[in-house]
Amino acid sequence: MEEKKEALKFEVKKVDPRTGARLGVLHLPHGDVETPVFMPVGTQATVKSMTTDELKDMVNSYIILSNTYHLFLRPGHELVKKAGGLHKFMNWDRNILTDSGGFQVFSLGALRKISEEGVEFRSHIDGSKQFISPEKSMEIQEALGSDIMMAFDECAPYGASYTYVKNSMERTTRWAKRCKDYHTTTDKQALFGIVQGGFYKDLRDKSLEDLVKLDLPGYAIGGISVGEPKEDFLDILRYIAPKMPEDKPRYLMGVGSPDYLIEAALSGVDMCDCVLPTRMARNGTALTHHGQVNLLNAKHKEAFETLDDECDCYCCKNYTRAYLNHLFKTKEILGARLLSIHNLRFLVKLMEDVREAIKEERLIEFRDDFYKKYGYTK
RNA sequence: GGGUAGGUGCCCGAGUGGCUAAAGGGGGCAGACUGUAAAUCUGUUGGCUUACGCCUACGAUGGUUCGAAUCCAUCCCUGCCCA
Repeated sequence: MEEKKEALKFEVKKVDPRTGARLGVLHLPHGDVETPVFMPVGTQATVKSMTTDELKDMVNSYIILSNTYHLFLRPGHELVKKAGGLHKFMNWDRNILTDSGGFQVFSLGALRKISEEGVEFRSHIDGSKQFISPEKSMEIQEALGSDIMMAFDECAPYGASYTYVKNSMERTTRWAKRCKDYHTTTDKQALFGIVQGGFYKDLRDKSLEDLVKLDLPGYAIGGISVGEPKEDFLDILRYIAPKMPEDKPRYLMGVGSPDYLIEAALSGVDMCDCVLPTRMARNGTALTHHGQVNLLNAKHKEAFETLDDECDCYCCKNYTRAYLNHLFKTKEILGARLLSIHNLRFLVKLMEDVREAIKEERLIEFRDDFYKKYGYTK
């Protein structure tokens, strides 16, 4: 009998004996991705201000994120399908992971209503009523043709009560089952489940336990990095990540500050994504080996020096802090572009360094050195 | 020369007797940003002081008043119109 073809094959190349950090490769329809990996976010079929050539040549990215909810509203998933799919539409021939719209259930809090059937949104664009169910989310993501689809979930807010989070988590699990039942393109698109449960460990356990029964090709941790203190974040991360299936990719959703990325890798996470580098870039802040740098600060006015002396990016090789300060002061769009290139390259390179450190079994030392230079206290 | 509209904090501009150290923008200074309702949002912006508070301030000077950015007089300056 012929073996059933799957969209994703995950290969774990090494597990760090001291920490459980993993070195791996995601074999996907649009090429291999080495892990741990940081995925830039391109919500509306574009990583804001970046061309796809820049993502390849300057950032060295092999997988990016896009969003179901936003592309459903504009330009519409049917149109993207007509264009030949999301990859062709946006001229990106590497991998794409699409979020399910679940995060918008959280971020558009005041504009939505949740029921067992799905979520009714008031469009943030024109106020019109929209409805997304697990099945609808799958339909949209299949039309988009992403390589990895996320199950439709609810990302519960920080501080939600035990009862609220329990109900929400259980519904998310039922929704994941519905996503799997609807999902027909298993040879082209891999479906990941999302572990919820907020900051209640027993709920996290229950969520993971039930999702694993669905035997999905990958699992994500959702619902953290939603405004909680770092210690709460680390507490849940270190608790749940090591319990996730060892032979499948572990994806920590929405994490992107350098310390969180390193901690994620240390806990055995393989994939992360975040809007932080591109959003910060547009707002004038750079991530550097010596900490955050706000290019709008007056002290950079005459700083005719490179942004980050240890960075190999296009921006750092060609421009000064003084010039970047000028671009942001005058609100020139090139500033946002150059810092986006830098911040993305910084995080992608960080993960390249993390992989190297795992290979050489010195990730803890790498972290300590990085923290010291960056200025993190812990 | 005549007429007319004005002169407010770094800039523009509201205010026309007490609630005004003075609205609102802009600019300046700083902070935040974590599965993107974000090229966004927040704080701050006369001086001295930890603070209470004191001082200095609405073109200039003088006056009216318990009290003036606000009313009166004179002067200076600016825009516009007419000669």
